[in-house]
Amino acid sequence: MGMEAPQPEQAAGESVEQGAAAGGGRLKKGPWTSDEDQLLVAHVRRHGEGSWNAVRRETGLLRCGKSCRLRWANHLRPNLKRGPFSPEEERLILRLHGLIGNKWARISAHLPGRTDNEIKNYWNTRRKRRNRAGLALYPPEVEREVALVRAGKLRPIVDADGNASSLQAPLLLDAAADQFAWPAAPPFHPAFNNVAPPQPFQFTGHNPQALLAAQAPYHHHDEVSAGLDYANKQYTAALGMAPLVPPAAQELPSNQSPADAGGPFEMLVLEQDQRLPGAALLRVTSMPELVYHENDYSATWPSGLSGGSGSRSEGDVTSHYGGKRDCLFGADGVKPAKRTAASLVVAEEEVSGLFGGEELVAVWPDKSPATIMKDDFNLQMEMQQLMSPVPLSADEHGLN
DNA sequence: AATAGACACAACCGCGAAATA
DNA sequence: TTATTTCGCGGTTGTGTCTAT
Repeated sequence: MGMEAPQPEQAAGESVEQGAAAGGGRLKKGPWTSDEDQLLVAHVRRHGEGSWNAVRRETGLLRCGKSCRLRWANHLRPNLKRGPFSPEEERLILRLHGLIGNKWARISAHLPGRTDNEIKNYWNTRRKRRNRAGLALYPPEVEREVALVRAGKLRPIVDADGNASSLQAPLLLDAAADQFAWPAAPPFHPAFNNVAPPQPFQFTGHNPQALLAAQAPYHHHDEVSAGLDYANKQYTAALGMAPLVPPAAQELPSNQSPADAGGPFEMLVLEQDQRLPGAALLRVTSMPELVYHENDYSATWPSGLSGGSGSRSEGDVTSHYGGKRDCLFGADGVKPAKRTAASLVVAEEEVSGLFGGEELVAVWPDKSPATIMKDDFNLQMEMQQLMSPVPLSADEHGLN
């Protein structure tokens, strides 16, 4: 915390200069004192927000209107949320910034209690850090989302209603909208280009899990991916709903490990009641270790996990630590630590470690459990990302 | 222990849009 | 309609703290 302590009268860094406004008084600059804050708060209580230039006239506060407005907006107004951004907030910032750029006020409108200045500072710090580390600014799923929006495949609804929406509300993509159309061959994933919709396929129910069950058996990882994807497409198209919506992410300070309380990737873990009736789609006992690489990300798997081609050698685990990492979303979930370039590597590895040492198993009817491949994981992530804006009702969550 | 660099945060500045006289 | 004022946004800078060397 840099300048939080209220200073006595003429604190270091303060200055007084001739005011240009009417009255000709000397205007103070620099950090605000607690006395000044009290004057400003009292004024706003009496007159409400606005008329910032009147503050000086009516209170004698030697601050220009601009400075008063800023002080109120960023520090004094009620309901300001303090502390580091939660992983959900960070994720939201990335998504919003990916779509609308440096529109801090608009972005902050979607994060209750957060100021544009706060978000701007967060982004600039992140940008510098990642530039220095040679990392991309966005995680791949955000890049993909943005690409889909720009390609007209998804409809952004940012600011569509002009109101700040909560983290739980639909934010960027309106999957239920008429404009929502799944691309026949979504970009960035070769699996979509090669796999025809499974046949025969009949959409008869309103339960996405039943749809998914209808796609089984698909045990090759690409086929699994395609099956999952196709089922979700059908479900979305037919019902305008989103299957397999993740459980609500638990908000926690960004300096806490998502592994502790559920972080950005926690959404990929299917709850017990989300499993396929009679045929579990995924039995996720834990998360794979996840590391992004440029335009790709790979998962490494605990040694000894059966599943043929899904198994990964220990070399994967070791090599990715030394390799170039890109779009490591979670890295910013370990925020407030102040790190040098050297410790940044440690920070990135913290995130990799969040998912380590656990297993991910796909279970299909009449099939032996098998590890899910990274592409499946990839697709699951993409699907969840694309579906996540549409929350399920409680009934829909029941799935049975 | 001293120092440099990174970081977080607060605040200022310039500009343009909106509101008002 | 025009000039002036007010307001808000985004960019930038300044400063204290922390960490690694």
